[in-house]
Amino acid sequence: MTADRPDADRPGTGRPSAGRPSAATPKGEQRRAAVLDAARHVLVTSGGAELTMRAVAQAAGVRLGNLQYYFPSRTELLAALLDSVLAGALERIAGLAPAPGGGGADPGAALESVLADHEDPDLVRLFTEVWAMAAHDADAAAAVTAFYAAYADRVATFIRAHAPDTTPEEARTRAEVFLMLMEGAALFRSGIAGRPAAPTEARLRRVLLGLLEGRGGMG
Amino acid sequence: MTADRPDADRPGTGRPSAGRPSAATPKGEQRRAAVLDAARHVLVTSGGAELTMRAVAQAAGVRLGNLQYYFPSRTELLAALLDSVLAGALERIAGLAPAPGGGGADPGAALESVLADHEDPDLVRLFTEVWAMAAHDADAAAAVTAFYAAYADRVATFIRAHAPDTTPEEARTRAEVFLMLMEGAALFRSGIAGRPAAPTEARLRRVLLGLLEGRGGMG
DNA sequence: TGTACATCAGTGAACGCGCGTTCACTGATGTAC
DNA sequence: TGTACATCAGTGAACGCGCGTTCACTGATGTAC
Repeated sequence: MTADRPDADRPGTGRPSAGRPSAATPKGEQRRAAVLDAARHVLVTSGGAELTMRAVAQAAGVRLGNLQYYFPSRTELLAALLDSVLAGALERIAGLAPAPGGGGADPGAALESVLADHEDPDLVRLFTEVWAMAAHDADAAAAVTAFYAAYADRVATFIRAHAPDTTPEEARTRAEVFLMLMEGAALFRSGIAGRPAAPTEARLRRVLLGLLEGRGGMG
Repeated sequence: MTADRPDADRPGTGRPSAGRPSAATPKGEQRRAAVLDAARHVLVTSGGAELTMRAVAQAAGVRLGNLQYYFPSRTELLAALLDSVLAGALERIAGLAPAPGGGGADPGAALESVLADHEDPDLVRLFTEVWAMAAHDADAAAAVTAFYAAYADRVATFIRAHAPDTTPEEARTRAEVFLMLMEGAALFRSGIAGRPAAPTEARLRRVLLGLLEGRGGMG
């Protein structure tokens, strides 16, 4: 611990929610984000076991010592990476947000947008790592739980925007089952655990749409 | 490589499906299974990063050198562990098998049995690791894909046993969506990614039963 | 505009440690005659 | 039943390597006066 880098001033030291620190400098902020991007890339292509400080430094084009200026320990890097992944995923489901005009967007179109996202193998690979992290680390589990709660909120809000007479409780339970099916489907549609045929894709859409719109219709 | 242990005779060398090797001896066979149990325990409680040869040896009450008699490399241990986990999981869904008398068992009861299994946090933790392995390793992905194909087969068979006029294609697609929802639900019901409230549990059952029985009824 | 100084960003070497793996060896168990 | 021998199971020490982390240091950038 040198006098130049007191703990309290280091970027990224504010652990909980690992959000941007005090942002020392635009350049530093940018580098920090670039390092997290590189870490995500390593995680997706090589897996958690090979997510080493050295591998991340090399992928980011940064020296090991410099990497540790931004993330003093591997634990902190992982926590920040998790937060950044979850924040990115939340942004990505913006297609589910109610339209600015107040009315709900077309459920079919919204569903297609979210489904398209969930079949990206890189993203699903990332999430298998996130789930594994959550399964063994309480902090990670809390972050993941918060993420899915926010996700469910958006879906529930979408449901009620489209059908205003739906009770909040009903919307919430439909949203949660929708999420379960979404996450399970991602595992298969990404090719990681098989690859569903076209009829299965069609039925999946019917069930998901049924959950969004409150119709029956398992067909 | 000593003359005493030629590759071809080593237990566990027959990689694909890593099923029992030639079974040198009952005792050896038993030890091998005990080692895999210990490895599973380490994986569940500590995660993949801490699944080291030394940790497994200690958990199994075996010396490092002896562990390597059974599993010469960590890679082989992991492959055998994966196979053993998947084989165990297939046995566990036996409740979905058609009753010996020919007729299908009660879908509600079968569903409850499978659901009870899928909320065991240890089992789900195990599967998050399995998914992560499949996401980064082609051999593992093949094993996992085969596992889910067999799982879907059983569900489809169950569906047709209960409703014989269902076409094979329809049973298959219903089974696959059933699986997707099951696996996604496991993530939440085990407490790893949140914890669904009672109304969500009820709706989940309705949707799953609907898929098994071919009713509509998202309620 | 110039100077002084604090902070930010980056460098490079070294550390101790746990890892997977190799290896020569010993003891236990089974089998053939 | 006894002996010889091959195979199975288990031991213990050592190896080289990559890991996270520590640390003293240098250069770049911003800020106060």
